[in-house]
Amino acid sequence: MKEEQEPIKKVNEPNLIPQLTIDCVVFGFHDGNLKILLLKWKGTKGWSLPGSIVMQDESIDDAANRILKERTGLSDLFLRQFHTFGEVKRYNIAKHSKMLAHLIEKNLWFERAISIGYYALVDYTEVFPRPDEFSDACEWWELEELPTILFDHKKIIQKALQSLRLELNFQPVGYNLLPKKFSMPELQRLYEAILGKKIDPRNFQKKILKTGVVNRLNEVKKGVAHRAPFLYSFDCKKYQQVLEEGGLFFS
Amino acid sequence: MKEEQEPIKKVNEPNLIPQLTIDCVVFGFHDGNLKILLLKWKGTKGWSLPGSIVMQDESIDDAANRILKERTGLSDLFLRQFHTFGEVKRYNIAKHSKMLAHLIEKNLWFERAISIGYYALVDYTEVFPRPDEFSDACEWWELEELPTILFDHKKIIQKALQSLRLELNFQPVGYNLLPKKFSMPELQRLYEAILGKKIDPRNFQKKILKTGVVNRLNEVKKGVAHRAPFLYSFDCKKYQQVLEEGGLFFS
DNA sequence: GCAAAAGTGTTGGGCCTACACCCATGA
DNA sequence: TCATGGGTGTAGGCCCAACACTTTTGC
Repeated sequence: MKEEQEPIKKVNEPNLIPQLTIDCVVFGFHDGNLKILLLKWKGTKGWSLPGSIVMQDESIDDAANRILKERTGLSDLFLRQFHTFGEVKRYNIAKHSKMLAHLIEKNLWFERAISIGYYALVDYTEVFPRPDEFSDACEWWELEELPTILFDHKKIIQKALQSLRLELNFQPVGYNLLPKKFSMPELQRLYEAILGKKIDPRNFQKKILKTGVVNRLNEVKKGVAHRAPFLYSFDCKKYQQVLEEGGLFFS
Repeated sequence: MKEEQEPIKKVNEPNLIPQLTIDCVVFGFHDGNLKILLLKWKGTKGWSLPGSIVMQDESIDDAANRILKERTGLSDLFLRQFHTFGEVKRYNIAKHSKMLAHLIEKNLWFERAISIGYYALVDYTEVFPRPDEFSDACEWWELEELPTILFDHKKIIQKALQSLRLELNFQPVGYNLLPKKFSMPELQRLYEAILGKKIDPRNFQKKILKTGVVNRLNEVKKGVAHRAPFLYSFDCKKYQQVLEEGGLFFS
């Protein structure tokens, strides 16, 4: 038997659900770009999503919250389950267990794991991620310029983005990704980043204002080059209501 | 310790993934009603979704196909994963294991299981379900008139229906739920059943025809009371294309 | 002939798209 | 003063919703 195919013992921790993990795609928005949060495994050049194993005494939603807290320090995030990944071979176990041997003991690897994907939406300006004991960095990366990603996490990221696009019209994406006060161009650039295309600013503004999901404040953004934009805030109740009615549909 | 709370041993079959199950919501359409396929557990009055345990050497998509084949006899269905259910207590295990004690040995019960939900879309006229060894019936039920449902399967059905509604605009629902040849009123009633509301027939026909996803055949439906409707068939390529562009949006 | 379902067109209003210039600000 | 980005209105077309009568057929 080749070394690559050497069988790896199963984890046998009574408090863990065997072979069931959660991986989280944390989306943020800054400078007109969608970003995601990645962890760099200690002593390697490989990055991956914050993820871990589900425990016996927690729901998977609770597990997603706990795991994000443990691995990135972030809590109380807007979290949504989007897909479960259950291929038989999701990545090369021999390669990955060797690369991470100094961090994860051999008996902590599953031969196969099913991973439930969650995405989180956070206000980039209010969140201060920090790496955990397995990582030496926890940083934002632009979607267009991702580093070397381990496991099948690139695929998970793609699927998360695809889900976010579909749910943009039904989830309070703007509310969760933007600061409390934001300008119309910021909101527009968020939609552009998620949809991957340009929108006409006049038409965009009309459409948003017509639904009544935002209120214009008696303030403009300060300390900004060029003309200062007005600030807006979401009318959460109205926003929820419009989303439920499918009345904020972009394609 | 009360008998009801007696701990139940974990399944320890090496070929199974512990605590991971799949449940399938099979949708059909007949007589203007959406229906789903349920199994009646032998010797009980309880019905549930076709489901079972995932095995080590199959992907979860393969598992869903296998499970549907084993439990209902149906194969080659249009299947989509829609949600994973991972509450700690998804149902009363003591009650269910007692009710099904004559069918499922005690050591085959998990203390807790996570279930991945799939929905299937089938052509009611071409499918002949049959119960398996654990069931004495495998029958279609109208969504509005469901019998006593075991486990948390009612919740799973609700979520499946909700997902179907959302994905109606992005999945070839009509193609999979209707016979090859169908009338415009049939297609309309399908949309009405899924969306849960009436649609004006003139506006519906115009909208469908404008997209070009169906072709009118030189045939009318035979053996039908009253005026015979024209038959149509899907232009699959065009249908796919229109769905991808989001051009068949109903709300 | 009557009951039941299928088939079909028009109109008005709202929504969406396309499009260009002036304004405010910091450098 | 210049460069940069913000803010705004209009016109045309398309789409959508509302609406009712005729046709066909089986009984």
